[in-house]
Amino acid sequence: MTRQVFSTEAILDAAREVIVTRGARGATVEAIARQAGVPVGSIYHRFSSIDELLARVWLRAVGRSQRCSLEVPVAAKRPLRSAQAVALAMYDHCISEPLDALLLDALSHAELLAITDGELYEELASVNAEIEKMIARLARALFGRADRAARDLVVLALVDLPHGFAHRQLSSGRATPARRERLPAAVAAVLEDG
Amino acid sequence: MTRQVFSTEAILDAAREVIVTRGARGATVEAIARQAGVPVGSIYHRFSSIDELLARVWLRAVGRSQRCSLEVPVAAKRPLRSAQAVALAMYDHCISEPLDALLLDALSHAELLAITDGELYEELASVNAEIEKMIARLARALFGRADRAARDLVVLALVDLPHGFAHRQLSSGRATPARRERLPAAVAAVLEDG
DNA sequence: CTCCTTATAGAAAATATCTTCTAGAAGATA
DNA sequence: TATCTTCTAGAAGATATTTTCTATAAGGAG
Repeated sequence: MTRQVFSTEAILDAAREVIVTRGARGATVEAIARQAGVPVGSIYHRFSSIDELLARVWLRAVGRSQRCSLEVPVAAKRPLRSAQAVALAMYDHCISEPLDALLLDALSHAELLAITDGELYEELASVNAEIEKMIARLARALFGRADRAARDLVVLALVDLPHGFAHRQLSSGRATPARRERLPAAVAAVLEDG
Repeated sequence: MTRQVFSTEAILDAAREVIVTRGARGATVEAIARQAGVPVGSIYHRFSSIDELLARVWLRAVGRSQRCSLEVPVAAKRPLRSAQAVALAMYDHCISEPLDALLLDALSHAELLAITDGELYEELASVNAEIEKMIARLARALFGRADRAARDLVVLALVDLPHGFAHRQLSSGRATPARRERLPAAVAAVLEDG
């Protein structure tokens, strides 16, 4: 076999770049191939369809994002502190991987589920399984319960808030320290006296 | 002339529905025509291209969203209270017009600017002019200055936060009162002691 | 009534996009 | 070396999508 001259990662990077700059509608295999400097045939050698390619680049971004949250130690004794640390880690991840963060905003989970089936559908459907355990654990530590309402507030604080804080800075290209500084207080506002 | 049997609004509604449910990639004129129960010819009678249609439906959503903010009275004496009121109005607007809110997440301003030109481009480019005045006024009242950093925090509190609070509830379909209750505190966390 | 304008209606043409296919190159294996 | 497999390469074919075009209908103006 000839060694791969184009890595799969490079193709995913190119797809991400195209999606982020031209939007989901502009993400054609030709545009992606040109961005990557790869012939179209080589893309189909790695991915069975454009839909699979889109799902794969999304899954890669979600996986990294979740891993960064799961790496933060969560102490049940100080749940608010832990939640703030996780939120900051998530925010920092968005800033350090802006293309991943923007990608997650450009393609929706529901949309991908709709164009996907088989094994890949399962993979997309179960993507949140692991992180939801941590969410439930924190909900119990913070509120003494892990029902839907409690878990929803934790998701708001740990996922929605950091992404909301980061997103505009990513699109505009400039990040200021002020937003980051205020994130812990916002997390507390969401989670305190529940 | 025969009276219009299909309103332009109905076509925009159909486009919005398709974009929100199938994503930007699924928004073909045929899909929109079928959703609206309109022949494709009639769509081209109102819009010069699919790109213009997408821009129009986005502009309609942004216009409504901004109008709801601008309707809230802003008292320079109590800037934090005013900011909280505006944020709540924005949040409530997202909940009451979920399809508009989801649409704004599905199509990005930058993406539309890229596929648009002429008069429509100008319209897209200048869409924030009016609301930015209110942002600057609030920044001055809150922080005593209206430089980029100060205005950015106001945008975070008034736009990004309410959308972040609302978004997940819109995709999942269920809204709980808990998120709304915590929004004012989160706004305060972002804007206090600046 | 007759003409004129505006709109519906959907078929047809023009593009764009996705996917498959064939040819060949390059290392691995025997 | 001969053969096998994996990959590059891009042209060709199959679909999908956008856009144009022609025919028709329906009301208003003269």
